[in-house]
Amino acid sequence: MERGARRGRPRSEGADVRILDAALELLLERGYVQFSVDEVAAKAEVAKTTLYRRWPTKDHLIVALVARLQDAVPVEYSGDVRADLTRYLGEIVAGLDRMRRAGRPATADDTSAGLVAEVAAAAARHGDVGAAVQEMFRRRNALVLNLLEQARDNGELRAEVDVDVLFDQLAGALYYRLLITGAVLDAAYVDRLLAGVLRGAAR
Amino acid sequence: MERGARRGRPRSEGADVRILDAALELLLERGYVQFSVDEVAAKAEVAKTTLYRRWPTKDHLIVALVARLQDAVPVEYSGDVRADLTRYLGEIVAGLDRMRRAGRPATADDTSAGLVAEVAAAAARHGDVGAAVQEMFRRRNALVLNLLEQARDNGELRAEVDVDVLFDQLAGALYYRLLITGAVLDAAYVDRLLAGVLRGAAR
DNA sequence: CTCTTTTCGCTACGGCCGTTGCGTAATGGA
DNA sequence: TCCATTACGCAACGGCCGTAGCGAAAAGAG
Repeated sequence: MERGARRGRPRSEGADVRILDAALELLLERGYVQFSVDEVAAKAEVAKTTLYRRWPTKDHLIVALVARLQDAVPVEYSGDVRADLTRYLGEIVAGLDRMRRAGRPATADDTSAGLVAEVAAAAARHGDVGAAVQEMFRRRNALVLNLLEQARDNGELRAEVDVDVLFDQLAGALYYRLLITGAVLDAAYVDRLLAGVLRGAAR
Repeated sequence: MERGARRGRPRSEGADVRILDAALELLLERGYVQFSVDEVAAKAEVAKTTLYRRWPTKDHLIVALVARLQDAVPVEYSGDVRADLTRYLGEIVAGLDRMRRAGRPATADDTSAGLVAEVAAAAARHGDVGAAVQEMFRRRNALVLNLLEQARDNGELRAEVDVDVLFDQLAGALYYRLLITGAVLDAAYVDRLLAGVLRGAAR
């Protein structure tokens, strides 16, 4: 990694931050649908070519923005998995709700489901974006996978539990409802979900 | 519902079928990304305005196409939930794989994940499309929900099982992997998933 | 047959995405 | 100092989505 020893004119760091700031502001105030690259460039006072040199696609820019907003959700094993997961899933749901309220323009119906779906579509459209999205979710959820393993080792969960599958059940149910069913996501549903997942369906 | 008693020039039914045929052919051979409304109209030998009078948006047209391809997955309770669900989820996975191979143009990486994600995004963008997508999945999955209830009444599943949540766990895990994780979806994963869901995680 | 209504094809347009070409600015190297 | 390299701003373009205006065609109503 050679740093600061490149050949030609260096990239303007100011341009990066101005673009990202303008883009974030526009995304929050107008939602994804009304988000226009031309407008971002104008607002950042930057030529469109300068923007496209950094993010080769509107999708790349959007995903970069969303990735910036993602923090690893802080969770730590307390000895009570159910309580920990309730808090964790509750924060996910609250985060989606926050995105929804922020991303809603006055007129349109652009919701958090919209933004998440656009990110998923962008991930499918471009291989590198897909890799970035996977990495983003991996980071975001790493601590919880760790927590699940601790709970298993601690005897709160069965020894044979497949933690990856377990996590898929939890996150999958939430996103399935969000993206496809369009059903309500609230604390009550989180409780129902955890009850079902922990108890198991059989017999 | 007055039928055939409307005032002006009737809509050409031939136009409908020619548009849908052309659109389907183009979707299958090029994938979603390269799908162009202008091209559909040209191929169907129809003016663009004629197309837009029927489907006010590219999203509407695409979802109408996908909905046409969906059949209710046939399942019937055999007395062995695990076997029935294995077959059902296996068919879902196979269907997604079929879509992937069909929708792949020579160059791009357009997969079934892409088509599903675009449908989800379209559902979020337009309220009516969202309603149609929900209805599509409801029809598609109605039989399985019925099956789950039968299995519960038959004593194979716990009496307190929340079948809606149970279904969310199953379908959600698959779509979460498909859309976000980008992980492999195959029969082995279906087995792992069913094991986890039926057995339960706790203790 | 004439009038009204709705659809049709055609053309043109505005907005957006992403690309290209060109002259200019900023940096390191010889 | 002069050169090669890379970034910048600007302008223009092609492709696509969705819309608007227009005259013509196809039906029912009087």
